[in-house]
Amino acid sequence: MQGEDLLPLLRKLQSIGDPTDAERKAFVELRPTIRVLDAQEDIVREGQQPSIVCLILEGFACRYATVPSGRRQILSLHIPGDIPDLQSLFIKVMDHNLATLVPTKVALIPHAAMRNLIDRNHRVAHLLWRDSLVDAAIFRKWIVGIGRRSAYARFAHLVCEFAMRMHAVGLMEKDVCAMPFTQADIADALGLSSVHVSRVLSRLRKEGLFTWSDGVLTIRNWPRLQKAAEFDPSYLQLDSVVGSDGLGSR
Amino acid sequence: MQGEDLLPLLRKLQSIGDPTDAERKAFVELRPTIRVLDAQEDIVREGQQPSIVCLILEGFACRYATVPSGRRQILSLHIPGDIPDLQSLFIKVMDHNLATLVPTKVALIPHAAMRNLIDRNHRVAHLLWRDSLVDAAIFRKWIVGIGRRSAYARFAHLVCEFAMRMHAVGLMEKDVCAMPFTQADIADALGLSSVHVSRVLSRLRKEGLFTWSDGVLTIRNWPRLQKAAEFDPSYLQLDSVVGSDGLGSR
DNA sequence: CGCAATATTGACCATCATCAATTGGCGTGG
DNA sequence: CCACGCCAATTGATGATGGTCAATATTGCG
Repeated sequence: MQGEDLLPLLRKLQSIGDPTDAERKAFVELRPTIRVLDAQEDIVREGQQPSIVCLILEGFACRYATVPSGRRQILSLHIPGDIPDLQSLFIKVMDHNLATLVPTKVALIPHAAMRNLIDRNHRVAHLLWRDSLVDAAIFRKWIVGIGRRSAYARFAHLVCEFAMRMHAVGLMEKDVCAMPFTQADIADALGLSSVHVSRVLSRLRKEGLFTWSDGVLTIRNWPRLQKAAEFDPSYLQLDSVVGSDGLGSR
Repeated sequence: MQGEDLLPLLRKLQSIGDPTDAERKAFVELRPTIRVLDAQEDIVREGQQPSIVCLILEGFACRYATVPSGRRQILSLHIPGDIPDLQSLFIKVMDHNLATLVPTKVALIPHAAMRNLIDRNHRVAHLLWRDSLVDAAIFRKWIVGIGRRSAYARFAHLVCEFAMRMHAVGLMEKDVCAMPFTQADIADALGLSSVHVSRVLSRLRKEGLFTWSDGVLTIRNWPRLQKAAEFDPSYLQLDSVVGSDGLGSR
């Protein structure tokens, strides 16, 4: 694993807690297997009992489930620095799927190595526990959005959340970042149809809140977008990374 | 705290992991403050920074959030044995509210005592971490339900989940348990209007899947209910408690 | 007995889903 | 180089699910 691969993870750890150099080093020394996966590739499937966890280095993944009618619900979007299946350390059987959305570079870390790390170092354990609690906080916001917000606000909220998280791991330049998903992906994340996503998107575009084409997201009017989304970023627990420059300061 | 107060918690610990007697005892010895709260009383509010966690001994609580339009979304229902705000140990500012639904007896445990317990005893820490991961698994199922299931299946799913959890902590007798909520509560949990809940309920009743009146839930036809709900209980991680008698065996 | 909260029912309407046709971009192979 | 096919996105037409409003039980409770 190259040093630069870990930048997002290290930035994320920084945002979660305040790791010491030794703790940072412990992650670097996990010496995982590096893999580059295709787009739309399942990493772990519902019902499986993985013996590794997956750290995203480059690219994007999602967790999703399908219902008997065949419809898909995306549960979360994952960006570099995330460990989307950390829960598999304590919950043996997967209750959902993890898949790439685009070609993605991952680090595969054996459960044994993670357990070792956790058992040795309480602070790291608490850092990871805290990470899984932020993960749960994001789930809660999605429930609120899908349950009680209009398609319009829901979409805007997803964009705000995504942009903030990308910013936190250093993957946002000014108001621009990668967001290489299809409208069908977004639809499955928001509990909508792809047709409706297209319509709502055209409205958001018309109103100049953001643009999104060719997989590139550009925030055009952060204050108005945030307002449309009813977005309050505090649940992401990113205080330590949102400094005087980025999105948070507007 | 009387011995019998802790029965649901102990049963729940049993379901989460496999605590030793010493670990059980550690919980009993936390010596928390006992309080009996009214119905509809907020225990912690969004934005607050609690210094205690709340263990439910008797009664029911929920976590909820409201959106600017005034609509409420219930994020989770909590039954005896649950510690709904365990996350406040690691995430200082509440991103949602915790409230009772009926008169409820709680044990309030200082963060310091919990931290102490966690730091002393890794296995207990892992038990609680695991509990928070099951909590997240429940959130995921709710996202799938609200996003991709019909009102009918969603309601049925909630009933299945509730019944299984009540069963796991010993609060179900045969096919009967308390479920003292209003239809408006259920509506806010399912992301529906209370009017629609009333309609869907009458259909479920007509079809003989379950009855629910005067706060008492009676499962009438578990196999058909489970099918209508598209319910697979594995995500609740209750294997160890669902023996040859209860719901799981039908 | 009467009030308040909850539940039910009907009428109407909005949001969003579904179906279908069309467009545009892009890679591939003739 | 262009034709073809594929996929994503767009747009229109229609319809279903579920929301809102309002009137009417029903229940519990002081």
